[in-house]
Amino acid sequence: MRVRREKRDRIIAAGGEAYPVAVDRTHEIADVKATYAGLEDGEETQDIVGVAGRVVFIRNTGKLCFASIQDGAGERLQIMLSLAEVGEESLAAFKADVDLGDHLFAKGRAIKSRRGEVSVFAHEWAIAAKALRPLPVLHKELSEESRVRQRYVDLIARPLARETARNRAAMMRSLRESLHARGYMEVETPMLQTQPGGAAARPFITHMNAFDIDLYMRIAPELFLKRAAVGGIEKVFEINRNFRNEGADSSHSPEFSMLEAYEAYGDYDTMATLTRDLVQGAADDLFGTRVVTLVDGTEYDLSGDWTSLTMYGSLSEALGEEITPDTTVARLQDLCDAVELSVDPKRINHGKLVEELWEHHVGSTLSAPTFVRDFPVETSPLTRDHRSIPGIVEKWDLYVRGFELATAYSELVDPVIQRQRFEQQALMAAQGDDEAMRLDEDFLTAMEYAMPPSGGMGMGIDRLLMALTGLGIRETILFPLVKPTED
RNA sequence: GGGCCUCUAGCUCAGUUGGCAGAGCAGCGGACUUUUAAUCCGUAGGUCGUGGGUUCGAGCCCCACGGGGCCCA
Repeated sequence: MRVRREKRDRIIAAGGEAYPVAVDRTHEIADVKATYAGLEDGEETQDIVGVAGRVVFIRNTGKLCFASIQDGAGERLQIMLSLAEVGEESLAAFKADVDLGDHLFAKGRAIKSRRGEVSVFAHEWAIAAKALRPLPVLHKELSEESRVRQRYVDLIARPLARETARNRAAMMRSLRESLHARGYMEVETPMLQTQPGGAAARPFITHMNAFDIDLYMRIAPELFLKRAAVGGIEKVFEINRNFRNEGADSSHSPEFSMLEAYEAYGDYDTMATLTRDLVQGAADDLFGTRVVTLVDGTEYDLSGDWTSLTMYGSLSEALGEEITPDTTVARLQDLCDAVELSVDPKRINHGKLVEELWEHHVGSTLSAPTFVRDFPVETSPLTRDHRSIPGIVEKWDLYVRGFELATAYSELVDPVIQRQRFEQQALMAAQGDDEAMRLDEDFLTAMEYAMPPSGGMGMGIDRLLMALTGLGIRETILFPLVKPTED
């Protein structure tokens, strides 16, 4: 670091530039490699190319120097400098001033080295930007902590980091194009909300000075997208960040990206088809296959129609005992006790216990993509009652590789029932459930203008990339939140 | 919230029973006109996460705190 700082100062003191405003780059590395790949070993051309990239490799053999430069796509190209081509002074300056990690510009003839590598035989070179810090060792894995704390270094050093960033961009594009192709319109709704809603979660709180009021970072866009649906946007979606003031682990991040989509005159079955099409389309677009290979080398099959089971049915089967919406809280509590499943006493009700039991007995065993349908009403205050079965609601969760990837409802659009559901939530909040939903008067007003019957779906974007690649959530997010270190 | 593992040079890591702080790569000086993690000679580099404790003596043992990871709830 100190030595490199001195090099920078020396270059500038000598009238040179360590950070020139521009260099005469005429060719991309990939183009040069493709164009001259057909040369014989040792064959030279008179074609002059100007290339630039970060120095990732240097060999200094006296009167002939080699350097490999890497561009943003990770493509590498060899640069050669000889005493005969650049002269003694320039060669000495190259040896003295150029380090691993610097951005280097080189201009010269395109050739193939005697060992068969496409190279630029430079007659002119310049430092494009001097690096003051050394690169990590490029042929060893960076520690997980360094990867997330210094993603910029990770991107330079680790091909998988670059590939993940590209895959995420391709996935976002795939989702948007699939939705646009189906006639969906993308909107943006508030991230700063006067009251948080649309999910059961603790929010981040912030303060607006001008109005002197507290605002909440949104936990979900749902209530605003439904307002858009009331307004007549019949197929609407948003892809954006949600914030939840909860723990962080290998599948949870305090800020995460979510796709929500609503389709008028659809229901939860419509959304199941849409979701499967989006996920399979993303697999097609990223990898050209629906049987994806995960980072641990195993394969995961996303093809076909995916299995479907009901929450009460699958739980009954697993327990060998019929569980219905009429099963008492006392009986459910006994079943929880039997497997030492403890539930926060502030949140105990029929629906919560059924979901906990289901998660323990069935959810943890799921591996293949599975729709779990028909949930208890208590935990789903924004979902309409099942069209034929009393006591449950038309909601599914999609489990992929054992975690929850997406959820969808036949939306509750009756404003009277919706108000009753909010009132039940308020009772739960009064009992101490700090994740219970709060009554949103403006949202109810919108619903009173009538929202058409609709299906709605939410899918975790980071989790979709996890499902497609097998990475942890912090690898799928370019710059994940990390605790600051004490300095 | 609980348990387990981990933190040593710029990076990746060794460090034996508590007894002089180590290696590879990167760096610095030198040799080399076809190198691919070049090779060879020489050289420099440290608040062992932080703070306490035990001890003649602590990277190592004990306690607390902090960072990271994994598992469980």
